[in-house]
Amino acid sequence: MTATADKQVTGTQAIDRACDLLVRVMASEEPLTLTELVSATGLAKGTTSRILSALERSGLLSRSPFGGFEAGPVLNNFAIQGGAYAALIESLNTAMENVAHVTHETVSLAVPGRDGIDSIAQVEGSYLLGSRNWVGESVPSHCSAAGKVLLAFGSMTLEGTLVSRTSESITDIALLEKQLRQVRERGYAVIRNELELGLVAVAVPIAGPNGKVIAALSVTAPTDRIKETDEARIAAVMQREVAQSYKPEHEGAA
Amino acid sequence: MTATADKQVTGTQAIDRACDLLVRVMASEEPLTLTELVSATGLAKGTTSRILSALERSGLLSRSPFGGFEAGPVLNNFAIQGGAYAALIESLNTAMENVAHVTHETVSLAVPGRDGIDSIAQVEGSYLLGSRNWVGESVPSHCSAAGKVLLAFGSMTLEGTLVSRTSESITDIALLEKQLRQVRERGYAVIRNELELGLVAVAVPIAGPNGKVIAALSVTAPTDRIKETDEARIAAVMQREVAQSYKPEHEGAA
DNA sequence: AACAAAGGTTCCAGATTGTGGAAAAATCTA
DNA sequence: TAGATTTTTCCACAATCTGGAACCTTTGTT
Repeated sequence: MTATADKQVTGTQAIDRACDLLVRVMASEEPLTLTELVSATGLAKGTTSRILSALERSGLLSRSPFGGFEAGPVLNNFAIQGGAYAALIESLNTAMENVAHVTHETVSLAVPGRDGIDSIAQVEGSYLLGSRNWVGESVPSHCSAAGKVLLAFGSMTLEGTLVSRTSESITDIALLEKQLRQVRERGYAVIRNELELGLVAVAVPIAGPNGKVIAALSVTAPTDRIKETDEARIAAVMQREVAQSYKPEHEGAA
Repeated sequence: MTATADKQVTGTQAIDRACDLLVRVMASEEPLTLTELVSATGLAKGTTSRILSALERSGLLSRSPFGGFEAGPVLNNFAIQGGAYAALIESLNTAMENVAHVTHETVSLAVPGRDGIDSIAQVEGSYLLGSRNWVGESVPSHCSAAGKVLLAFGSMTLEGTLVSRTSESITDIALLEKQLRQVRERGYAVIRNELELGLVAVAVPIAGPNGKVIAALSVTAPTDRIKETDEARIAAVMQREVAQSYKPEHEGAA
């Protein structure tokens, strides 16, 4: 029916459409009107209206006073409570602060996401030159340190092809596999210039209450400040702080 | 088909079911398994499985490694970015801190919710005796100060009947209307023992960029600390701080 | 190791349910 | 007030979803 990538999935047309609408509204900064959604999705006006009403009835969406659909109370309530990652972020807060204090570098926490890894928390370092806040953004897993950790420990699988972000990005699956093996041996992963020129990151795994790796903690810095000989030390700092102040809580993602 | 309150709405059976499942999973602390959801909703196993797969495909849900559905990347990403209220909370942060500093009392921010008002942010006062954190909880609008403000300025409508939380709760619609008129005249609302015995709250409206009232800021305290003669002063403090440090951003709910 | 049990997915015929065009409301503009 | 725009309601049709049963897959037991 639709011309786009339907993987022969059947029996959920209405739900797929509803999800599509819901996701669009969530992703939009501003409320979207019925008409906008109609032209964006290509659905019939009546159909769209009916679906949106259903979503509104359930509290997932609501209408802005100025006519337009936006995230509803159910979603906002979920967001206020911090989502599924709230407990994880909370329990790693001390460790992240400590690592930032010791290394003076920006520390971030990442989890597997839809297309790559998602950064969910960040503590700034003290240097002027440092990474900006990328919480909420996605990065291809194979060119981030946290991504390599999560791939290495089976917490996520590669999303599509090995896109290249810089000339140093790994695009050869065999080479990546070899690195992942090394990550498992060493207990930490590194990227140098693979995501952005001049950017180094070192990441270590974070285990959930069941021992399964559910996230990765990483330190990000300019290449000038973390030499290859520093990598192991940085990783050790993270491992130590995590061991000291992180206690896995039972939470959703675990 | 279902025995419960279906308001004769038709043409959205599948979507309603999907929303129901989604909301249940979001509301649950722990991942819910297919079987649990089947027995909770009474749907057929096959149907439930199909719907959940669709929700998972869209990224709204995901499966916990231990078998069970939990909020997916799309929802968690939305939550990380703070939801629709992030901008509002951010822009009122200074004002709230200042009010807490001046009054020494707990300050909270509330918006219209599904069934009553939802508290979305809170700054603690300095007294030992004070309100606990109720961010994420709902309170009937007619027995909260913030609720009266939002009702008075047409930002929400009464949810159902006037339930009584204490002997002082307003249960007479005419009396409530009269108070709301007064709220519009004075510019602030008060509750005394109407939500909980010994609890006083004073609230003022917060306007969005278009002048429409979108939230309410309130101070909560024990009756012993805020006498009737103090109410106007407290309201004035809030109004002053809001005027000084709040600048409405264009954001979703406005 | 083999078996049993529980949990989850796929399949299919059938009819209930969702669809989309058009017309009726509602809302906004001039 | 009339006109234009946006949104909701309506309805006949058939495409879509349903639910039971069969079929896998994983987990626990003897």
